[in-house]
This record gives sequence, C-alpha cells and structure tokens, in this order.
Amino acid sequence: MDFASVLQKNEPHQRTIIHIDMDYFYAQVEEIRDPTLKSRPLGVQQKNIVVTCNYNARAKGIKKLMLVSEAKKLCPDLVLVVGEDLTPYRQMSQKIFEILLNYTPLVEKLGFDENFMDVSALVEKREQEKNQLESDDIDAPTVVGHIYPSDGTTLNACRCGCAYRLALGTQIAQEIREELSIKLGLTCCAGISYNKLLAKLVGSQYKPNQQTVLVSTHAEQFMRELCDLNRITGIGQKTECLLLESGVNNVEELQRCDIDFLKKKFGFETATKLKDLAFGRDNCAVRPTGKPKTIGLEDSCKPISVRTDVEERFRLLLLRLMEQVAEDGRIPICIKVVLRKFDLQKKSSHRETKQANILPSLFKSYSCADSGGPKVVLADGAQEKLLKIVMRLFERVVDLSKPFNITLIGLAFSKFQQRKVGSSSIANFLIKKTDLEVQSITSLTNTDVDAIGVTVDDTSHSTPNLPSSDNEGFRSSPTTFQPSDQFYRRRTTAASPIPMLVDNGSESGATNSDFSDFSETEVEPSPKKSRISRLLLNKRRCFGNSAAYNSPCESAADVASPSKLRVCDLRLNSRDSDRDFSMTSFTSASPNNTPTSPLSISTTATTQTLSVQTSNLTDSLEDFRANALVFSEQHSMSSSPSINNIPMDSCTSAEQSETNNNAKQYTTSITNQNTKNTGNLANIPCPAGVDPQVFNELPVDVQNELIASWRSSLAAAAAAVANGTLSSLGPSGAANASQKSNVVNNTAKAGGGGVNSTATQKNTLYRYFLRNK
DNA sequence: CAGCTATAG
DNA sequence: ATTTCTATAGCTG
Repeated sequence: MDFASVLQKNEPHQRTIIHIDMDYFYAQVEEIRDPTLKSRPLGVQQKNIVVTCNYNARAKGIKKLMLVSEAKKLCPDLVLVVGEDLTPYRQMSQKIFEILLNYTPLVEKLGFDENFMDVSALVEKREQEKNQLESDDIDAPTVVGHIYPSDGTTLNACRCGCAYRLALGTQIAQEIREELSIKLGLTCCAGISYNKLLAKLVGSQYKPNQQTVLVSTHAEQFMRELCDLNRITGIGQKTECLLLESGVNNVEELQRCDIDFLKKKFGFETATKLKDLAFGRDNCAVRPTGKPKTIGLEDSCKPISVRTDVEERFRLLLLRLMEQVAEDGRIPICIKVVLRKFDLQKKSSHRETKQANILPSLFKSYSCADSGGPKVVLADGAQEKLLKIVMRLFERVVDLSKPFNITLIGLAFSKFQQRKVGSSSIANFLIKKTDLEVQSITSLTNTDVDAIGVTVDDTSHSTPNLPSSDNEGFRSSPTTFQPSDQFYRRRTTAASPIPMLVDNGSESGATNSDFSDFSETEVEPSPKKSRISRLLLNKRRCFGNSAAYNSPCESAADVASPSKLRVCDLRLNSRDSDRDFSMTSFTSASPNNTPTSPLSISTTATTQTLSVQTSNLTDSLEDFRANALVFSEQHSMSSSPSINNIPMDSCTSAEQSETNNNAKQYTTSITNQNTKNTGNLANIPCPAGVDPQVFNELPVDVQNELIASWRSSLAAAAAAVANGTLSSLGPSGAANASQKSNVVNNTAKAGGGGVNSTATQKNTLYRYFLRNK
C-alpha cells in the first residue's frame, strides 16, 4: 500500500486540475450591469472593434474582434457597450478569484476571465472521507458533465487511480460553477484533467456553461484532434509559423516528427517543450496568483502630433492609474511609458518603452477604515512631478524637433514596495536571519533634511522629500539612498551572514537609464562605480587593512549602511518576501525585540534610524566604513547642499569622532550622527559634509585633493548663485512651428534645480566623500 | 537592469 | 489580415 502510493506520486496523473473559463466575460458583466441586455444581441466595443459579444450576437454571426462596421452590417440591432475602461471586468475578476480561493489557495489567474485551480488536496480529502465510510459505496464517484471522448467511454481506464480522482474533480467543478452562478450570476465552462494544458483545452469542448473531463488514456488522441497547432497553449503565431515552415502542419505531425529535427530548428529546450505539448504532457504547477508585478494602462488613439496633447493623455492615464494603485496599496518605485509610433513599416504591435525609477515620497500611504488595508495616493504636487518625469521619458522616445505621430500611449507602474508588519517585518528579518540585534529605534535628527530646506510631511508614511530640483521625484540609485532594491537583490545573495549590509557586488546600483534621466542637469557623465570602488580599495590598502577586504563585501560601492535606513523605507516586496520568509527556518527571536511596525514608526514626525549592533562586528567594520563613503556618494547629487548650508567650519570637534583603527571602538556607536564622543581630533581640517572619520584615514595627498575640490565646489556654488545660473536642460534645438511653444515651455520649467546642479555637477573627488549630512 | 518580443486572454 | 487592453516570461546587451 505504501509502496503503491509512492509509485502513485510519481505518476504524471496524480494532480487534479480544474480550469475555469468564464463565458463571453465582458459581455456577461455588461449583462449583469444591465439585465435587459440579456435578451438582446450585445457586443462590447473598444475603439472600432467588437472585442466580445454574447450568444445572441454570435447567432447573428458576430465574432470576437470584429470591426464595428462589419458587425453592424451583420446585425443592425446589435447593442454596443463601450468597454474600454476595464475596471468593472477587473473587479468582477477579483470576485471570481476570491470565491475560487475558498476551495484551494492554488488558484492561478490567466487573464481576467480564466483561472486554473489545483484541487488535488481537496480531492484527496474527499477520497479519504469516502474510504472512512467503509460502506458498500466503493463505486467510482459519479461523473458530472461531459467526458472526453464522447463515445460513452467510462472513466476507469488508468490504473493509477486518476480516473477516480478526476471524477471527484468533476463534482468539485460543478460545485464551483454553481457557486459562481448563484453568488455572481455568471456562467462559465470548466475543464477537468490532471494537468493545466489538458484542463484548459478540454474545457472548451462544450460551450457555453458546460464542463468536460479528460483522462490520461485519451490525452494523445485529444491533442491530435485539435489539429491546428495554434490551438495549443504555448504555441503562438511565431512558433506556429516556424513549424509550418518546417513542414509540420498539425498536432499529429508534431507528435510524429523527429525530435532531433526540432532541436536543430528550435534548440533543445523548445523542442522538448513542443513535443511535450503535442502529447498533452505538462508538469508545470498551478502558481498561485498574487499581487500584480505591474499595473499599467494604455490607450490607443488616432495619431497625436502635439506635445501638449500627449501630456494631457498622460495626465488622464496617470489619474486612472492612481485609482488602481490606491486600491493596490503598494507604492511603486518605477514608472514606464509605452508609445507606439505611427509607422507603416513596422508592425502595429511594435512599441517603445522607457522607464525611470521614482521616489516613494511621491506617494502617501494611509490605512483605511474599510476592510482592504492601506491605500496609496499621490503626495502633494506629485502629479506634476510625475508628469514631468513621464514627459521626459516621452522625449527620450520622441524627438520633439521632428514631426511625430503617436498612435498609442501607455503608462505603467512597477517594482512595488510592500508594507510588511508582524512576522515578516524587516526588523524581524534583521533579528532572525542575521546575527544582528535590533537595539533600539532611535530618533535621528532630521536636521539634515531641514538643512536643505525640505518640509517633512508628518502625516504621511512617505519618505522625506529630497531637495527641490528639477529632478525631484526621480529615484536614482547611485545618488539617492533607497534600500529597497537592495532588499530585493538580497533575496538572491543569501550567502552573506549580514544580508542587510552586504551585497555581492555583482550588480551595480546605477543604471544607464537612471542617469540619462539625470543627464540633463548633470553635465558630467555618471561616475563609474568601479572607479570609486577601486579608489576606495586603494585607500584601504594604504592602511594595510587588506584582511577586512577579503570579507564578503567585495565592492564598497555596493554596500548600504544600515544606520542610514529610514524605517519608512523598510518595506519588502510582498510575495517574494513572503515566500522567502516562509521557506526559511528561523530560530525564534526574543518577542521583546519584536519591532514596532514600520507603518507606525514612520508616522512620527522625525526621520528614524535603525540602530543595530552586531556580535561579529569586527568583520563588518570595514563595511561600515565603506558605507559612510558610499552613502555619501549616493547622497551627494540628490541632496547637494546649497551654499547657505555648507558650514565653512563644520569640521569642529562636535562633528568629529575619534580616529582609531581599532574596530572595537565602533561597537558603541555605529551611527556617527548619534555619537557624543568627540575624541581627539586630527589636525587636518575636514571639508564640510565629509565624515571626519573617513577623512582622517585618507592619505595626505588625497586629503589635500579633497579639500581643493571642496573649495572649488563652494566657489562654483557661489558663482551659480551670483549669476542666477540655470541648469541647461534638454534638447532645445530647432523646433518646427507647431512645437515651438512646447520647447519654450520646457525650457522655462527647467528653473528649479539651478544651484544644485551647478554646484555639484562636477565629477569631483569631494562629491564622493560627502557625508550623509 | 532596461528594453524588446512572444504569448495569452 | 488584424484590431483592444492588459499582464507575464524570457531573451539580449
């Protein structure tokens, strides 16, 4: 018995999969919104297309994706409902999804109107219940709905017991369909089989509002009878074309054809996959659908050739998009524009996209009394900032000095942060996964924020705003400290004993696109990270600290200082982190150290700092030192001090901590900001904003160079103020008549960032050593 | 990583 | 032949 069940687990038929496919989904939703439509031929219209229609309309010959003009000809009394805003369909889709989740957590959405469910566990439970009855009731369970093939074959062909399980599956499918009908008034089809591919395909055998089951013994035949290759999910137009070119015309020929022949044409992976598909083999799991990775909108349109029209479209898209983001509750840190240019040569599916990272501070998050968790809205003024970013991305696709025609405009948010509270919070992450101990949540003075003239928004959970500049809102990895990406990456760099602090250095925080977004104000190209790293490494070697350099932290530039973490940034990506946490066994942490949730912390008025202590601190000492440098570098461009805020004598004793090569000295205080320890000071004056600790460790020649570049930086800033210099911005080349005003407008808007960009745009040594102040 | 293509509904 | 409005996975530089 045990042996048999082990064998059974290795059978490819052990699972019970149900595919649920709503009938003519959009049209059904519209029928619910207006029940009088049920008795009439109904089509749902997007632009000039009838994207779907009910069965009354189908009876008149209306097909999916038919032109409106054509449909009207076929059926003059066709009722058309515009369905370009997908909100009602999205909401209904969500209701369906939630009902399905009551049967099993293993529900995977495929579009708005289809779902896969792995009901194996439910089936097994019912099997056991039946066995416990010990009655005469050992007959196979009644099969509900259609059986493939339709020749009266019974469901007992396979010895592994899959027929029995699938019969139970048909009962479950029936229950699901009934519930959807009663609770939502929706009809659907269901396919029941032992894998996703077959469940999906067999479900459409009988439509609408019916269900069909398929057992393994007839899978091959079933696939063969599909005939058309593109009926197989996974074989799209391109692949079908290639197969047809190769002389493979239908499923049967794909089943028969030489695998080596396929391998030559498609490579090993694809060839094997194609063969498997042809025979109905598919072992891929039902992957539970979580929060979306992107939230986007797009709008096709008749050619647009004026910048302001484009901007207006983007504004509307952004507002609509924010409704979804609000509902979602996560803060996105990347925005992408999607454009289709009118181009007869290229296919209409051809799209160009540009994306940019954005600051979380553009959003405000608040908890909502109503059920659904936190909501996210745009921060004050964020709409205009985002729109500016969007238009700049637009201008990277479209050369405004030439005529253009845009036929599709899209906007999408991605890279979502997620609030995590409780067991998966970041502080627990620190406690459990590392040797770190959360010592205290100390209040960091927000003078560094105030000093640069920014008001901190007490009421929001958003991060403090960065100084006002034309680039405000951009999130640029190399210039702005944002820990979240590093958290994402940390998931895959598990080796480090201190995941918070160490990155394996393989990934650069800087990205080309980030910098090209900045390039309009940053005259110099972005500093090469490797250059900084090498510079730092060399400095270390001067001090003979090579041992510390053999630590997992290879690249100083990739390290983030935990002492600089803003608690409100401590959000993890939802699903990924959930998975990682759940799959990692932790030793339990002291409950007393269970931290306040990031949410509540960040509501307080001051910026917060996580102060941490590590037991093997000596090993990471060098990391911390490196952090000081790196963070300064990251911080300098986005929060470059205005001239008024550079204290000429800032290297006073209070600001400086002791110069000491002994690592243990660091254990008392990692965050220099909180250090009361004034220590003995080096004689060399330290440039403003540079960590004296760091400064003092530099070779004399570098110190001198640093001071020199500091002075020149001051001079530049002074000059900028004196001249009222504005940053040069953007392409202001010859504009044709219709776009001239746009260009002027564009230039006028460039004013914001003047001093900053001039003062620190030089790629000076000083900039790299600016401290986080 | 950024951007594109293929895929699916 | 190809359209609409999404969303994801995977490839490439």
